[in-house]
Amino acid sequence: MKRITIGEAARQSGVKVPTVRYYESIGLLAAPSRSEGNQRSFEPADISRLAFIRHARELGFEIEAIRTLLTLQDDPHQSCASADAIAKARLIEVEQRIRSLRALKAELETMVEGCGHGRVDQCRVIEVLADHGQCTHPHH
Amino acid sequence: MKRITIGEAARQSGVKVPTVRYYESIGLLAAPSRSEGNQRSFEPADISRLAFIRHARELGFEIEAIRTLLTLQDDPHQSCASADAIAKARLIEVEQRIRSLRALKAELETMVEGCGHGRVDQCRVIEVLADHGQCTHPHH
DNA sequence: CCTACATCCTCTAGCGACTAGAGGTGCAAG
DNA sequence: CTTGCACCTCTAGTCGCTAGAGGATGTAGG
Repeated sequence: MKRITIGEAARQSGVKVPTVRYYESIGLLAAPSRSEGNQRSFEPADISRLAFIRHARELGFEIEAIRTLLTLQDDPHQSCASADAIAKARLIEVEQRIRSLRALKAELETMVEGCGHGRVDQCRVIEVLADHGQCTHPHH
Repeated sequence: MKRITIGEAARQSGVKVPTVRYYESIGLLAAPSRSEGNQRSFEPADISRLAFIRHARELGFEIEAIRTLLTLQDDPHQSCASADAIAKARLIEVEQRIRSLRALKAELETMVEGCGHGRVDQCRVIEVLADHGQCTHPHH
């Protein structure tokens, strides 16, 4: 068996090298065995775990949520109610964030459209920012 | 003229007291005059500036962008091209973020729907996280 | 005038999730 | 054997605040 270096693990999982070490340091990834020269030797399972973490991070899950998801994955006989709850909570967060961003987008569009590309004292961008009352959308 | 305390400024602008001090410390807000007992005395213009900052932060502008917007506001004879560019850049960011979040939402929905509420080894939430190839939407 | 209490002051440290850099060691190819 | 990249640890920095310690000030009531 060839040893998997941290660089290789990073490449295969899509997690950066310092981030792999960081995940190890916070206990998200078990400390791998070391070579004679003290270099980390990963196993295929570590790469899957890193990929799992990376994917969850891309989906916006927080580290602590991922920690829970990983303990669930480690024990597949458990009920998946927690996993379900975490995913649902995240879904609600995402939905709210989308709503808020849409309102925001509308406001930015108004600002940009209203800009006459002249001087600042006629600029709607600055004006709207200065006076919240001009917001058409009561998002925030 | 009654002096405006930091608490009053915070209440009127909607920026928290420590945050007002923080903005002063990073030079976003000019240091106000002080009372005999070394307490800050704000002026109405400071409150407008704080409200401006707050609104811009709510719209997701970064501090450095706000710094630029504020210098533009301070000199209303300048061209508003920079303000326009900043707002446009932010708009594009927001649009991308919305697209990405929508893909994410779809994926989370698939996960949650697929969860049979049984044991982890049949749970789609865990499964999808572990295998990125199962993503229906190539968002990330 | 005194006391109680809210508010103010400065300063440092912490949050999350990394990222950057210094200063040094291991390892594989030529 | 040397070159040069990849690895090691450790500390500090990023962003935009937020929390807390420990002390000073200001104000209202008795």
